[in-house]
Amino acid sequence: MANITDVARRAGVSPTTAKRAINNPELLAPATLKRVKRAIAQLAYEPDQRAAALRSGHSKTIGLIVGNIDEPFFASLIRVISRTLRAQGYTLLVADNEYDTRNELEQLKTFQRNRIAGLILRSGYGKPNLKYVQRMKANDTAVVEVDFLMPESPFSHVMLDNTRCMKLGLEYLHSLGHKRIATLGSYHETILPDERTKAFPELMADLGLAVSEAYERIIHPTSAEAYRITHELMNLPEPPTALFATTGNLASGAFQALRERGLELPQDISLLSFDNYPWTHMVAPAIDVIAQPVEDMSIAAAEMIVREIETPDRPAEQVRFPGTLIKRGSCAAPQAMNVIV
Amino acid sequence: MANITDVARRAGVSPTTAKRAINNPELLAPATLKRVKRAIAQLAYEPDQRAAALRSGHSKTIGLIVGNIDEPFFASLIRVISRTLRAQGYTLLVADNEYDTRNELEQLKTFQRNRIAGLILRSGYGKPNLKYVQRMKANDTAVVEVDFLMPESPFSHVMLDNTRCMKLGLEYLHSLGHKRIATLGSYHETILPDERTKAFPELMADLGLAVSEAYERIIHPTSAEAYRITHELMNLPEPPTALFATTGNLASGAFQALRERGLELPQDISLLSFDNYPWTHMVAPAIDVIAQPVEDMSIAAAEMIVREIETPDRPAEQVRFPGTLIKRGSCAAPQAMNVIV
DNA sequence: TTTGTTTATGGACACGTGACCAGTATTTTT
DNA sequence: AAAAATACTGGTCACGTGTCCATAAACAAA
Repeated sequence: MANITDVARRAGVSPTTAKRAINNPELLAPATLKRVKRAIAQLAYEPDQRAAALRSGHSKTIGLIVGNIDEPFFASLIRVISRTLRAQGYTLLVADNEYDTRNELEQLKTFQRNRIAGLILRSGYGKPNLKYVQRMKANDTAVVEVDFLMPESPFSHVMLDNTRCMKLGLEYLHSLGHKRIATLGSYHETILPDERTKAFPELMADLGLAVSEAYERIIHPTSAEAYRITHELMNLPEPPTALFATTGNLASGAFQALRERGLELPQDISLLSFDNYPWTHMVAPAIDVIAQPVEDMSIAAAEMIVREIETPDRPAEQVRFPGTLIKRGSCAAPQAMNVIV
Repeated sequence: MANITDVARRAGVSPTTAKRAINNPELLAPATLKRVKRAIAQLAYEPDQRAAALRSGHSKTIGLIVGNIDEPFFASLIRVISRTLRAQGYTLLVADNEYDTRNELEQLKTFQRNRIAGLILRSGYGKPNLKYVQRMKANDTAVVEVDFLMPESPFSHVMLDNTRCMKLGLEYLHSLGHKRIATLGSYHETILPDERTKAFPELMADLGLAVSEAYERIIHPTSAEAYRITHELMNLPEPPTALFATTGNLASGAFQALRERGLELPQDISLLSFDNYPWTHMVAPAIDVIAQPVEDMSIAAAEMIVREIETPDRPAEQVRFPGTLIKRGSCAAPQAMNVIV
C-alpha cells in the first residue's frame, strides 16, 4: 500500500507538504497542490486511518452491539445508524451479542482493543458488564445505550417510552373487555430485567386486573421460545384471552402456535405485539401492533454518540420516544364463554 | 488508556518483557509472568490492535458489504459471518450499499483507509467498482464475493446455484401447467445483471415456453418496487398466471399487491419465491419457496476469507450451494379460463 | 536599507506495538 | 576449570501518521 512518503517522492516534495494537500490544502501553493493531488490519484493513495488515530488520539471508529441481528428492529437500527455515522466520517464495528452477556464481554474487549471512540450498546440482559463499560467510559469512550438499560445505568440513552406503550396496549385490551391477559416477555428481575415486562403487573393493578402467576414464564426473546410458551399457556385450565408480545419475534412464535392449535384471531384469542414488522400486515387478520419509530431512534442514537465524542464531559442525555398503537383486527372482545369464567 | 509501558512500570520490568507475558509467556520466569499478569489485570490492559496491525503489517479486521440489511438474508449473513470470524480473532466492519454502486465506492475507500485484511462483498449491481476491488486485491486485501458476482469477476466466491434453482422453480410451475410466467427480478444486462433473471429466458425456451416481453421490467430488489410492478403486470391484457420472485422481499411486495387486488392464492394466481423467510409460512396459504442454505453459505464465506488471508496467492475458490424447493400451497394449476387464453 | 510579517516548505518527534539483536546470570557439557 | 549452551531480560528501531518547530524566500512597513 502506498503511503504519504510514496506520494511525496512522486510529487517531488516532502512528506509534510504532501500530507498538507489533504489536511491543509489552503497552505500550499496552487502548483504544488496540483502536483501532489495528481500523485495521490495516480497511486490511489488512501491515508492509513489506524496510524492517524494512533498518533492523534482521535479514533474515527464506533462500536455497535445489538441483541440479535435477525430481529428486524436491530437490522434497521444497524442500517440507519451505519448510514448516519458514515455521513459524519465514522466507521462502524458491528457485533451481535445474541442476548448473551458472555458474548458481549468478549465483544467489548475487542472494541477496546480497537480503541473505538464511542459505543452504542443494546446490552445483553443483566448488569455483569456494567463495570466494564464504566471503565471504558472513564477511559474516554463515549457510551450511548439503546432500546434497553443496564440496571443503574448512568449513561446517555435513546429508549422507547416502554411504560407508556405497555399502558397504551393494556388499556386497549382492557377496553375490549379482557381480564385474563398474558404478557410474553422476560419475568426475571435480575437476569432479564426489561421495562416492558416489569411495568406489566403495576399497570394491570391500575386497571383493577389481577395478574395470573401461572402466566409468568422466564424466556429469552426468541420466536422459538414464544412458540413453546404459548402452547403452555393455552394448555392451562384458565388460558389467557389476550396475548401481549413484547417483541415482534415473540409475536411471530405466538402466532404460529395459535394457528397450529386452530385458534382464530380475534374470535378465539386476541394478539397484540410490539414492533410493526412487515409480516404483521401480511397475515390475516393483520396484527395489532405498537409501532416503534425505529428510524428516528436510530438517527437520534447516532447523533448522540457523535455529540458525546466531540464534546466530552457533557451530562448524560436521556431521550424517550413514543410508540404508536396501530389497530388492525387481531384484537376483539373475548368470547362470552371466556368472559363468564 | 493504559499501554504496555504502564504495565511494565507497575510490574517492575521492561516493556519488552511485559509484552512477552501476552505474546510469548513461555519465555518468562514463572514469577515474572505472574507479576506482569497481575499488572495487566489491575490496569485492565488491552493491547492496541491498531498499533499492532500497523507495526506487524497484519490487520485483523475484515470488511463486509451487503446489499441491504433489511433483507433477512443479509441479516443472517452478517450474524453468522460475524460470529464465525470473531471465533478466529477477526473484527468485522459492516456496510450496507443499499444496492447503490456509489455508496459502495465510498465504503470500499473507508475499508481501504482502515487497511482491512479481507473483504467479503455483495456488490451493488454493475461493475463500476471492479477495478477498485482489483487494486485492493493487488495490495494484498483478500476478496470473497457472496450471493452476487460482479461481471468478469476474477475473485473467489460463495454463491447459490442460481441457474439450477431457477430451473427447479420453472419446471415446477411448468409441471402445474403454467405458460404465462413472470419473473420479478432485474432485467437489465449491464446495470442489474443478476444470474436468476438472466437464466430465465433460456430456461423458459428449454421448456418450450415463450417469455412475454411485457413482463420484463427493470427493478431494484425492494418490496415497494415489486408491489408496484405486480399491479402493473396484473393490469396487462394477458396477465401472468404465475409469479416467480427472485428474492424474498420481492415476494413480499407481490403478495401485498395480489391480496389488495382480491386475488386468491393459489386459485387465481401462483406465487413462488426465493428465500425461506419466516412470513412465508405464516401467511395463508403458506408460500412455496426456494430455500437458500444461508448459514452454510455464511460459514463458507467466512472460512474462505480466512484461508485467503492466511495463505495468500492461492487460486480463486469458487463454490456453489444448492437450493431446495419447498412446496406449501401457493402454487397450483392455472384456472381453466387462463389456460384457454 | 532595515525590520517585521507573511507565504511556502521541510524536519524532528511521538503514538503503541512487533521484530530483532544484545546482554547477563545460570546451568550444562567437556 | 573452562567452555558452551540455556534461560531470562532489556534496548533499539520502524510502521504511517499528526503536531510542533524551523527555515527560506518574498513582501510590506518603517
